[in-house]
Amino acid sequence: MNLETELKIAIVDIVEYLYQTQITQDIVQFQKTKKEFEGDITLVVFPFVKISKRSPEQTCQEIGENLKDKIEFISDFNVIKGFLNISISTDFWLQQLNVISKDKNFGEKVADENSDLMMIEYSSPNTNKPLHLGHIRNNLLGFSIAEIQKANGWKVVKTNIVNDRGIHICKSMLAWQLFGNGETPETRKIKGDHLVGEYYVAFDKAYKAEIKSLMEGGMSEEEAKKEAPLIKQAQEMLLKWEQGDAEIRQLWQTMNGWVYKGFDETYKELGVDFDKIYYESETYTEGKSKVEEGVEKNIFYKREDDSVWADLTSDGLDEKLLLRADGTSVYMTQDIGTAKLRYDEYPIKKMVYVVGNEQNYHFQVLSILLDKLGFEWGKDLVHFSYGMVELPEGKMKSREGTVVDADALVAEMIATAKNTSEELGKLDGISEKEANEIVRMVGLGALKYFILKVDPRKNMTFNPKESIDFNGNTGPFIQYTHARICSVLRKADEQKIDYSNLNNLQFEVSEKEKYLIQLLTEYPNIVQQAGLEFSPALIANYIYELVKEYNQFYHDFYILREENEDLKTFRLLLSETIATVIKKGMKLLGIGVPDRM
RNA sequence: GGCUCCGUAGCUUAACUGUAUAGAGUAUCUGACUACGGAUCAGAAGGUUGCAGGUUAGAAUCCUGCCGGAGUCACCA
Repeated sequence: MNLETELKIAIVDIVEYLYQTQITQDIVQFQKTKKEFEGDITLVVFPFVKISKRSPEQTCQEIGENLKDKIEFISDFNVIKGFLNISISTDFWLQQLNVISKDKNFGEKVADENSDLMMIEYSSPNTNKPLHLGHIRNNLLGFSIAEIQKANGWKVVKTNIVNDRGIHICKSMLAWQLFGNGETPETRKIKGDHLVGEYYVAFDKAYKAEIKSLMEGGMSEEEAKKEAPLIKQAQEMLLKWEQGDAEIRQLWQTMNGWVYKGFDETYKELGVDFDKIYYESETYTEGKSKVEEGVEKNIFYKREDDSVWADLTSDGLDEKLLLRADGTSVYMTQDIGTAKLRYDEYPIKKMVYVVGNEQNYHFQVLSILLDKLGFEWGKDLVHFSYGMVELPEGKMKSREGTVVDADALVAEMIATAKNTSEELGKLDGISEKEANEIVRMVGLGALKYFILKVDPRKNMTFNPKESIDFNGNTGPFIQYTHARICSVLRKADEQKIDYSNLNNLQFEVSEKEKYLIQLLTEYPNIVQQAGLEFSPALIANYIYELVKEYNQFYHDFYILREENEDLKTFRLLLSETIATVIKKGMKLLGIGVPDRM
């Protein structure tokens, strides 16, 4: 039983005894005692004032006295206004530290056969251009959420739905046919996704030129966009693709193959992976049949031109297109199909879509449609929505070339980490191979931590120049602290100091150290809370707090020079446990922590 | 225009289901290196939490109305 639960039960008893009123545990509220006050945990007594019919101070005093009598590990208490600050005995904290240090699964639940399954969809790229900064946020969030859910005892299936078909890839294909001269990633010596991306841009450029000349010929912009020969050709190509035209299919497979190879490299760099990949080309027909089924059941309706619509006005939304007049499917149709396939394949208890907040409306609609179609899980799907990543100059726009390419960014982060390390001479005497690994961890750690520490819902500003900061609330600062602890522990091992157990208690534990242990005991709560909230930011900020506190402590004491052997042992054990929790927490963020750096 | 989300020190941001003097980092200024790893630490300064009301013993947090920003309301995905 943890500290709070034990206190809660006792407090309910005391309040009921003192004031002869039945109460529930919900109104017993704790918070961590603020640093400027003495104590470890604070009870907010305002909720009891009405019951006690006494002043807040008096109520505090009465509860405090009874609590101290009743519970052994309470060493003292003090009252400030309506806050009862409770001090917990040193013995209690030492016991906690002993328990934590021995629990290999501390803070983590392990899934077994009976655990429920959660499917998390993330990444979901189009195959017409390389991944950019926005995808990085998506991938990091998706991966981290999956890790956090695993630590909360879920069976997790990470999935990726690749938008490998549609007008967008036809545009790239067409441009390659027209201007490509048979180029391949090998002949150009660039990644396949970048090559295909170039053709997508080339199409856009040529298309724009056509529109311009049509408009000069007197056509309206709207009309010109529809009538431009290039877009007509692309649409024709899509139709041919859907009809299974052999030549088009062949080209499509080749070019998508290039892209997948490129994506795989990027995913590997970022350290994210998937358990199951779906391709829209394989799932979109499934959606069609489901929509037609809906028409038969009169859930959807057909217009004169044969297009299929859902009327959601009764839900306060608009009418939504599901099948075009030519029978081709749209985004929504595909998501319906994919959902069906997934639930046929896995016993999904919870479905999570990690998708940007520009699609909030889409998922609101999807949820309603799935519900109408009779999928019982439709209503409960979770859209993990996150904000856009902006640059200091403003929004990223592919046309203006202000998109930050994922591969280039990762490379830049690693290069900067390397430069900094070399300047400081940190990696002297380490093999080149190990040095490269460390530099990778640091560069990626900086990027990942920077993105994950921000509340996902918020739009964030990413400054490529300032992002690589090795001070303050950053990944490298945390990694550095971990490396330093490891260094101390290595030295302790060299001196053959055994710090695995705390036996005699012939020393004084400082307030700071008690606070550190208290922070450690909170780790499981943080993991659980992050699971409920789906927020890696919670974990990130917790680790930073732990690291910051430890650094202050570290600065004040020279552990290995400590003359009191018991105290030395204690501090080593505390350091080791903190290092372990840092490592665990960073793992939930998908960030590696080196033993030296 | 309708709906959704956001607005916190110069900048980047925290505050769990309301609760003590709204925490950090960064930039600025001051101080600490015979250093278990200084990529560190201590201190100063920096806030009308967009504005105005309301609910409450108590509001950055909940409600209402404004202001500002973003997104969406596509036969794009």
